[in-house]
Amino acid sequence: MPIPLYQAKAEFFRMLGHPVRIRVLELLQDGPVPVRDLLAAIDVEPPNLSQHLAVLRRSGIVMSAREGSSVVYQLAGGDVADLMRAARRILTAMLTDQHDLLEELRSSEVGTP
Amino acid sequence: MPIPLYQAKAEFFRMLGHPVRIRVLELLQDGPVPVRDLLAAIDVEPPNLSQHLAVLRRSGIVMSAREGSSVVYQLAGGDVADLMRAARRILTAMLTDQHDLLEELRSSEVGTP
DNA sequence: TATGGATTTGCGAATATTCGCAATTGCCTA
DNA sequence: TAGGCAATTGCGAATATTCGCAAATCCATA
Repeated sequence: MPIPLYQAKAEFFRMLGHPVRIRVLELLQDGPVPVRDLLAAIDVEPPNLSQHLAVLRRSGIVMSAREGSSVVYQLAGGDVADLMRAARRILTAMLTDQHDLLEELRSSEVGTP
Repeated sequence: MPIPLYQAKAEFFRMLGHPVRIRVLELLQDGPVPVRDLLAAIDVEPPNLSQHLAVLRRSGIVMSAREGSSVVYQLAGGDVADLMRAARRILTAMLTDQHDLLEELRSSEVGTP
């Protein structure tokens, strides 16, 4: 009785659905990064980052390893960059489609109807 | 003052983070589908499906059009199939990495520690 | 214009996420 | 071994999602 695939997919995407977690994955893209550096880059309190890292760890998309007094995170496998590219393509297409609406919204901002 | 990209990405992934919405997107992959058929395929109450469709609509990933007495949904643009493929690749890699742990879990199920 | 099927909307309850603060753990070094 | 920095964990409050039910809309057609 395996978990339905669409449910696994949904959990996977939900795991990605937070700005801090996105930034972490992007930062890990070029190789392992210590927590200290993530903290310096992301503007989030240590406990909060730690919780987001735990979410990523539990999902299996990242691994952590102790190195001396600090902890280093890295992507666990799979090509996250590919996923981000695909997402970027769709986002771009969506924003393009909405471009006209966006213009309209922007121009109506002045008058406050 | 545009919305930070990582926030847009996070919202995008969160929008994908529900089994019903995943199934809808998969069903729309081969072309427009009327709500009636989505309802027949997904095992969800009409109001609930409608709310999920509204989420997809608001995000801009799908479009709806009235056709006589029924409503037809379709992908708004971008290559959703690509995204799903990328997600599948990563999921597969993740599950492979976790395979050993999975085995361990399964074998420990009997004893109930 | 009245009836009916298809879809959506409004809203309240149940559930899940997120975040900050305090406390804890792990490791290095004086 | 005591003290300190790094990272994690526990927990409660604030917030956001999800879902079912009742009510409203929109069309077609009698």
